[in-house]
Amino acid sequence: MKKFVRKLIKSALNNAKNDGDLELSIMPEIVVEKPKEEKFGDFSTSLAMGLAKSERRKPYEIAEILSRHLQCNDDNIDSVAIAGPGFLNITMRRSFFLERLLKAAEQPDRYGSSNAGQGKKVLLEFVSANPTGPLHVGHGRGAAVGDMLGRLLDKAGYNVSTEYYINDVGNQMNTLGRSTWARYLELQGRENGFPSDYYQGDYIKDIARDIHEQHGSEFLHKTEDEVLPFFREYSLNSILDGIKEDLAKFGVSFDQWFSEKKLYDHQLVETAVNWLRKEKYIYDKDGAVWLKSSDFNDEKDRVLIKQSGEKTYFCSDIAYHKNKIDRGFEWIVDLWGADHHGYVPRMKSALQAMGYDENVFKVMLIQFVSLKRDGDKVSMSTRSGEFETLADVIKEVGVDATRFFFLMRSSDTHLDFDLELAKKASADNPVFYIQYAHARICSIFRTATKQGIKLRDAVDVDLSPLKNEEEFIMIKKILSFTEIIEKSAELLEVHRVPFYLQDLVGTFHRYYSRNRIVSDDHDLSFARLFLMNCLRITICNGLSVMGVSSPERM
RNA sequence: GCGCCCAUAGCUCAGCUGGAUAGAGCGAUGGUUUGCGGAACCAUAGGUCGGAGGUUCGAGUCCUCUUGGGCGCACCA
Repeated sequence: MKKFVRKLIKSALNNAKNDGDLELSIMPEIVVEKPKEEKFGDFSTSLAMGLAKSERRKPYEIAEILSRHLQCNDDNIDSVAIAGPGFLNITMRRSFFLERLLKAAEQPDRYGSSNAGQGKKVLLEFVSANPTGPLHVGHGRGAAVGDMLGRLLDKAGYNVSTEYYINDVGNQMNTLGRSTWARYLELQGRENGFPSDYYQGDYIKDIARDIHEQHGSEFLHKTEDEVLPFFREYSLNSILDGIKEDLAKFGVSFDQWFSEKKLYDHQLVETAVNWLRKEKYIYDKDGAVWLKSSDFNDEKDRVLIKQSGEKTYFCSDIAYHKNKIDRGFEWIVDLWGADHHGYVPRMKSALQAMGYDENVFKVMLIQFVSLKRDGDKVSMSTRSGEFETLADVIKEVGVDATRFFFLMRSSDTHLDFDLELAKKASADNPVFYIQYAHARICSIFRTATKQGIKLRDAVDVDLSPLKNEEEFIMIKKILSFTEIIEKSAELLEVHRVPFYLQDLVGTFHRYYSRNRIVSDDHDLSFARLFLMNCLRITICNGLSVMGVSSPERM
């Protein structure tokens, strides 16, 4: 819609230029907004104020010129008014909106979709939790946000691929194997004291029990070195299966699961290091190998290969991100926990060293979640074993409410997740407010069907009986859905959609309480039913991009 | 010490990248149905946008300083 209005203004500008009314040595960027108040019209622009300086004229005069050119420009425009210091307020004819509403229902599933992203290849990496323990609530937020971004980018016309990076290499894997081994020995009656730097959680005991059941005392008389590979692999696979299961329950799936170990197996880490060395971004010092990241944006140089000869996590991560670009992705988006923010400049400088434009790489930092139960905060740490798992929270409050709560807040602010509130099936829980609207509309359709009034197709329906001001407020909101999706995708801001839906649904509930949809006036009923169907489609598609269901009954 | 994020109504948060009189939900108070779902609707109260400067036609939004909170500053991952 705004795109259409932008075009109108642009041609008005061109006409003004051709007629010599305005100089316009440089064409300004045209910003179209929706005025705060309905009485100001349907669209507005502050263009005249912006032009005042370069044209050396009063904003009001410029607004008058533009207004004149706009009005004779297009018959979709009803009127143009000048307000305040030079706002241009444009009111469209009602037919403008009704025509667009008819199109909205043509392909219900596709409503809200667009090609704004122009098929740009995006790689979205998220969760990527270390496979050393089950997912906790913090990972859940990343999962919900990442999954929604994937759906959002897809709907907005990007070519998006989602990926989970498995850190299945390094010391942590050995610690994991040793932890399980120690628990296994305990089951065999050999209590040697469980080291405090091992993984403490009960899930380690569960894995040890599985091994014990399957293999009995087979490993009892072997040395740790002998059994470690087995315990490591077994624990890793077991935990990874659990993570996949939790994510599946949460409605989150990935296009690829990318193993760090495979990077090493395919010599990709070596290749990346050699390349950097050849380009002289690497030097040796104190028996270690360093990247000159301080030549770029990092505050200091970083170690790639330790004195021990082991490669750092950073080292393989460079190879991983190089690989992402090599796979042809034009936009690489990583979702990281906010505690990793110090790592961002490091990664960026590595990519710059490799000659990539820093804008291809975008890190979204997801702030922490504090879980509140009865007013008390629940702490979370995998190592200590004290945490609330994602699986537990889903079980307690359900997938829909959990996802909604994670998505309704801007990702860069801390989130207080109130378990008691999320569980409530009542008015103070926004997810039910929206779902209730959907169920209510479905109920209207059931009533209509009983009375023999069927929903008509766009070609058969006459929308002219829609005259109510409230109806047009709702129609305009429905029609702005695509723009919300596009904006939300472009800025990677998921919370815009739930806010939009709450607002949309609010106008519906208000409208519903004052107006009858199905009545003796059949023409009006057909028109209103059509509107209700467009509304239902919008709610349903909005919820679906969040991964939240749209129940027909509640 | 250095860096990143946050601060808006009693609470939880929006605020369309600088626009018009700063908005929702919850909570509080008072109301609404002999008709499609009362999980709804309506009304009232509640604010020096943490503070101080600056940029300009115009600042919650941008810049500088400052206060308070969260998180980072590894040859860990």
